[in-house]
Amino acid sequence: MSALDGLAVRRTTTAQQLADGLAERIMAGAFGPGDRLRESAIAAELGVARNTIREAVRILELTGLVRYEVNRGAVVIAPTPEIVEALYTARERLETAAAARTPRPEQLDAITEAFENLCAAADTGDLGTIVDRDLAFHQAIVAVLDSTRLDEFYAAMTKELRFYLTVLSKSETPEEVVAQHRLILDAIRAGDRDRAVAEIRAHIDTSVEQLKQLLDARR
Amino acid sequence: MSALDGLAVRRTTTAQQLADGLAERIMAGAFGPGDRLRESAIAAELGVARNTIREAVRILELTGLVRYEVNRGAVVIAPTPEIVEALYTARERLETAAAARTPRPEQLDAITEAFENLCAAADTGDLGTIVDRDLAFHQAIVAVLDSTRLDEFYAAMTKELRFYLTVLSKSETPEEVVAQHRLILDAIRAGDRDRAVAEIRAHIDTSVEQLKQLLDARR
DNA sequence: ATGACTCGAACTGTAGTACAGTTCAACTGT
DNA sequence: ACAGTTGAACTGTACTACAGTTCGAGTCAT
Repeated sequence: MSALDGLAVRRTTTAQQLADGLAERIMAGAFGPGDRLRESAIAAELGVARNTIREAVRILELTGLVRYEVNRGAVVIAPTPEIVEALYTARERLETAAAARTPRPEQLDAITEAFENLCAAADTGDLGTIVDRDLAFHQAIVAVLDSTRLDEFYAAMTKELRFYLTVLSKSETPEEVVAQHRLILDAIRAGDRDRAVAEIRAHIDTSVEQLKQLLDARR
Repeated sequence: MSALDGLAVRRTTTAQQLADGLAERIMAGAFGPGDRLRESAIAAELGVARNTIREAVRILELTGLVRYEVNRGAVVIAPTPEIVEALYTARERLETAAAARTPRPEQLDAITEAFENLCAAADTGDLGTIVDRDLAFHQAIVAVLDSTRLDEFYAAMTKELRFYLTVLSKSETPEEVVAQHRLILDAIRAGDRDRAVAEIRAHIDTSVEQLKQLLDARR
């Protein structure tokens, strides 16, 4: 910690700030999946020029929360069974690959800590926090792969998934969540990589199944 | 194949076309790593408005060929030892994870075909094509993971790597390339997953080592 | 010469206006 | 009920303008 810590000039552009703000709003549910982001309306409301909004939305596109359709502009992503399945397949591949490795001590600690955080959240019962901690636990597992690029890729998927979970208001009892993750953690801590892989696979299978049911129910 | 195949109206925007064109130019070496993409100059040269160029460049950012720096605009990515290493680490994780699986027959065929294409290119001696076929071979391996999202992620990394290889004009003898890949293919075809993983690891190790030397030599 | 400093040209970031082409829902006529 | 028409809203693109930033060239002191 230096004496100049936290001192930083405004090293960001208006468009970047708008992108951050919009991402927040979308995650908070201000825009639902499939909604269009109307440029003039947003520009007027926020008091910025339309081209600045356009840039902000292009930046948003980087994070994957919206995609562009020709002549329809930016549209908030919407979960379909195919998309959810593809997302979970990629998660499964990365997490099992990670579980097949031997974590370094500090990685094991990080995973354990993530689990404890999850337990604490489960005690409070705050669903949003539980989901966040849940996802953070899995991110800690992927970190065992020791690849920043894969960490980033996984984080981007997590952001997308977080949004889907919010809009689908997926809910399971905190006890279930903790129980499932404890199985994974135990297997990892025991150094039983085959079991860890199997537990992760099972966990992801049940999750994707639940989500698909929720998706069907919506239609 | 329907009777309407290939019939499609211009389902794209000017900005998208510009992004594609710029990507091509960059890959062809019109802009070197670290070069800035000056908006006014490009806009004037191509006869489009500056904001359209800005959009095109934002789209380009999606593919990872350029990144933005505040008040300096778009800058073509430049390989550093850290970046190259991170890239190859991610490749290693994905490819070994794929090699640890049992490929389906058609996947095995695809890999074999990719190898044959590589051999054919090696015979002609065209370095650019060899690199392309080399990368396609590895993409075919990753396809064994059966995850479209990971396929896409890997493809994006490949594009980035292709650019680095071009600007660094990496060269090894075609015989070497074919020999190394034959080892990998043989291990996969033999169903010896441990050996396949080991061969891939070795192949990537030597590649990254060569690249690092090239990078040092540049400085 | 060397290094610190100043200045200005070039460029980015943002605002604002304009308009042709597209989308989509409401309206119309059958 | 249904095909066709119309118009409002919106996107894609162009153009202009200007404040703030960057960076190299020139200047000055050492």
